Amino acid sequence: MPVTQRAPEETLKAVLAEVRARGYRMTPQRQLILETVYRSRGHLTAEAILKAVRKRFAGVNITTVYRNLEMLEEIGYVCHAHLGHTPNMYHPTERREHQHLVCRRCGAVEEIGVKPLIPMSKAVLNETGFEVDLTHFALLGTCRHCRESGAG
Amino acid sequence: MPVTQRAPEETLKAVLAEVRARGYRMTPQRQLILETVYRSRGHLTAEAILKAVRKRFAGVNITTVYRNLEMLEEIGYVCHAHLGHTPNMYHPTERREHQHLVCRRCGAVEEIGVKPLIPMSKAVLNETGFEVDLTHFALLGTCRHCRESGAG
DNA sequence: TTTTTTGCAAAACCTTTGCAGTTGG
DNA sequence: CCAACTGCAAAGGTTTTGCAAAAAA
Repeated sequence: MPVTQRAPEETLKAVLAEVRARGYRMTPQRQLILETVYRSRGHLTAEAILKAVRKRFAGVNITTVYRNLEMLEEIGYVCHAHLGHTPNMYHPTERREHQHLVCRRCGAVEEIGVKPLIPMSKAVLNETGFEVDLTHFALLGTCRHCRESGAG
Repeated sequence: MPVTQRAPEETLKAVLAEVRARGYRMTPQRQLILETVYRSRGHLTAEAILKAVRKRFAGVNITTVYRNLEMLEEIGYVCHAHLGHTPNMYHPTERREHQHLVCRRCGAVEEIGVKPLIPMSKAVLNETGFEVDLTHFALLGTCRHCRESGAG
């Protein structure tokens, strides 16, 4: 039951409803965590989510953030990615697959769709039998800005 | 000054010599750490390196392993990769670039050369200006064995 | 009321740092 | 000899766990 393509607010409402429908209770903490993750365009660390949530509900604890993210991953509404020498980054389960590009020099993260990656994933499948999932890890490199401004 | 293509033992000797030539001292710990990394075909955690080294020199400390790996990375003889929910994996600086394939189900790690990745890195460069470095991160997916034996 | 969820504190895990003592060159 | 290196112990940063109190249904 993958999340279907919807406008952000509609998706959020649907997710809240589905979480409840699965028998989980809807606490203010949980709702705010979900809202934060679903309204953010980018990728957030647990710490960033906590910070955002605390602006609206002061007493929330980092443990609660982790526990909710874990639960939301289990039921498929949230994913995390390993972007390098940083804490894990969390984001809503994507409606379209994408890959992360992380700049080795400035740390900027950009996303690309999987389209340019499909030929290579087919080649890898043919050569090795390994089926690449293009959504979880990052590709390291040098972003345009750093490439054009710096040497080497 | 990248490491050139040589037989493993010859590479090891050359690296030992070059480390010395750069003014670093050659302690038994350092030598054993280098030997362990260079003789292993795969990728090792700091803990695994420690274990291997201790078989031949009991008193070695994990701190020493980390410090030597850090030094060896600085001078370009060792690299590390983020392979997922595991500690960092260390390996000799590769004579040819490669990418890691990590199986989401069984955890097996395989390598592929960069050849099948070149078209995509060109596409990404054209589309976004981002220059992908194909050696540091892993691609997650499902290996042939798990794909053929399991469902979904 | 009953089960889930929370907050706090503490632990776990991997990695780094400070320091005093040891050792390679 | 003396700078580089090591081991130990302790700290750092991120994530997980145990447990009693609080809150949802």
